[in-house]
Amino acid sequence: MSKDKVTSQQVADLAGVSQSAVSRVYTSGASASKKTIDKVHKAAAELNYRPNVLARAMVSGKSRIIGLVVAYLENQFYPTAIEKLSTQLQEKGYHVLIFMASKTAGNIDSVVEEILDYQVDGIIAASVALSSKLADRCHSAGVPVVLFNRTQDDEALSCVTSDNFNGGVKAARFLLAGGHNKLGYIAGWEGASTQRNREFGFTAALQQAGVKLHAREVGDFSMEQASAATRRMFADNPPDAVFVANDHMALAVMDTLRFELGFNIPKDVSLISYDDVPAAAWPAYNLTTVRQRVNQMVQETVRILMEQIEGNSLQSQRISIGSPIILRGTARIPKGWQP
Amino acid sequence: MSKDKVTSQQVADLAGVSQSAVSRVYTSGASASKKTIDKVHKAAAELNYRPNVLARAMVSGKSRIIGLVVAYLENQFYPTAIEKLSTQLQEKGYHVLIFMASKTAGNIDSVVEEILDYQVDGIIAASVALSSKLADRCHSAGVPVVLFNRTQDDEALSCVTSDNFNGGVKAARFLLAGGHNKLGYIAGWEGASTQRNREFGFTAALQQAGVKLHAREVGDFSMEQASAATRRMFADNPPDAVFVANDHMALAVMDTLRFELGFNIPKDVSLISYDDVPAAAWPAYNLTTVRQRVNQMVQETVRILMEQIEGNSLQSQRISIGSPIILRGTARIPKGWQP
DNA sequence: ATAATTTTTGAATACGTATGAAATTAAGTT
DNA sequence: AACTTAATTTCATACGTATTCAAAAATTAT
Repeated sequence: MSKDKVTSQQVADLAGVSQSAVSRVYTSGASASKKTIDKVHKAAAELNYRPNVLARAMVSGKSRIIGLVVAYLENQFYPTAIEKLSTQLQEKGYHVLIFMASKTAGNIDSVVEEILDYQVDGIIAASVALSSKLADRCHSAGVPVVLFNRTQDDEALSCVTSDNFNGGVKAARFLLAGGHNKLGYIAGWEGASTQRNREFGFTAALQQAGVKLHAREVGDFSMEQASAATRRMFADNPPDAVFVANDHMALAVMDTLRFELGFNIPKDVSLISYDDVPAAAWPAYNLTTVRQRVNQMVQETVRILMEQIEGNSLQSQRISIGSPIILRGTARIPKGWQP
Repeated sequence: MSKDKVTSQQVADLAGVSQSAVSRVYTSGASASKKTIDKVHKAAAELNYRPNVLARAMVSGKSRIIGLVVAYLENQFYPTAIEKLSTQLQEKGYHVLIFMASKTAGNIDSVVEEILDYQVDGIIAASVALSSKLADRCHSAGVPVVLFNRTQDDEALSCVTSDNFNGGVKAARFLLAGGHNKLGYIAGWEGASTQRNREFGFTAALQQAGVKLHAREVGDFSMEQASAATRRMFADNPPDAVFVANDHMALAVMDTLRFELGFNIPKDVSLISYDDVPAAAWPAYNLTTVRQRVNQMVQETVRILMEQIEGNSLQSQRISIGSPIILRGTARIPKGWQP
């Protein structure tokens, strides 16, 4: 435990210049002569010097840290997103400080407070909602917030989602065009805007077609609950097609239908869901689903954050990204279907 | 963009005490009278004051940040581990700064340098190797490093793994006891210690039993490569049982065998792999596998870090955790099998 | 060659907190 | 009441860097 801690002062001494000269060499947009730059680089290399990000953050007010709140990583959608978010932010010189939030809402507030303690330059809230008190707090602290895969009424908060309403509409039209008429819906956690909007879209399209929803159960975005929901839904007068609010649940629904209840998919029942996580493409599932374009969602999220951080404007933006149906094997494909 | 930035000085002014008094109230193990504590708390609440972690880190030398390097999150094992790591560290007042490392080795060095720039209190390297230069650097900076799910010759580095060698042994004995005699092995990335030790254990047990390895292919811990490896292995004179170096690949192996090559598992071929990721338990796979006890691995990792950070000793520890076989449906179960 | 201008440099200061030493207050003893 | 001891508080300083301002050096213009 030797605690090196090479400082700019030590480099300055060795290079025979002032501490501020060293600082200038490592600060973009500062002036320094070629000669001092060389001297400093040489001394720095010799001492293994690297600027202390925290000290830099203190004086500049910019930590280059982005706080990321996320509730659970079991659903493959989130690890995928985190990987991409982290990579893209890294390319821009930022890093991600992770905060796991339990489902309980009260917890989230304290988590966000902790995030602010770290003087983060921005916050990404993935699949969690912020209390308006906390949103205000972030706003008054000048810390931009982007909701990822969630929306909220608060107009001050930016958010990036797929077009969940239209995705729901597409799912409904697709199943209807396939000749199904006993349509079921397995809902996610009803507090989630994504869940609500997918359902709104789905039911709106049914209504427009004059078809009544045949069955509805709640799966709460969990595999266990989704299995239970499936058992209830298929116990009696089962639907001939089901829209499941996300892939994560749909995997459990499929397993329950096939291995527990003995249904054949898609012969007995068609299935479509939402997200297009990697597992949806695995042959064992081969799940027909509405894709969330993660890459684009991440890109927009990072763009908004950068604009707000570097542009110093907290003007909120609400982005909704189109979500195409990915045709696979769990739902009957309507004749001559053109997406 | 109003930039609040409430400081301890402002709280002190409002409460009618000195800045150091405020600091003492928020520093555990410091003395303050009940009266001042109350005054400070009241003023702090009024101003929404919270201590600046970065400033605190500057002077105390402790950032309460743990750097986590991870290469890919596609393999479910890692998100699971990250979630648990993050949660446990959070409970101890630490937070995780994530660094995604590309597969290229050179990249990892620069990533670790970046981590050190943030004055982290410790580093967890999940599934990546450190150059000895960087390991030295961390050591001389007094920053403890724990390798998670990897080992390395460098005795100065702590590491936490499952007992991969014995896991490989168990897998071999299990398949042999099942009456198989044409055993195949699908390897992971050959640079990984986990891969090597699992294979060593497997082949050692075969040798002991006087059985020759029937086939071997490399899947590099990737699903695509594992599928390709499967095709090669089963093109001609296929094995009757296969040990796959991890679950992530095994899922692809199963899909390829079943849906592309038309094999029945476990009738035509038995399969066992390693990790016990959530997907292994999904009915569609129901994969027989050697479990890595993630909870214990995480617990040990956190324990080692805390001991080294708080105890100020960089004495390295090498932990290996027993890994039991989880009996499921992809491998013939030997009669009267007792693990 | 001198003046005017630009570029580079160093000294000093600020960021927000923790902490050792000194000063003050409170409590306990005789 | 006078003195000793303990507890609390404040002052001053340090952490490692960026940045302003004025001074110095280098460059260009006249």
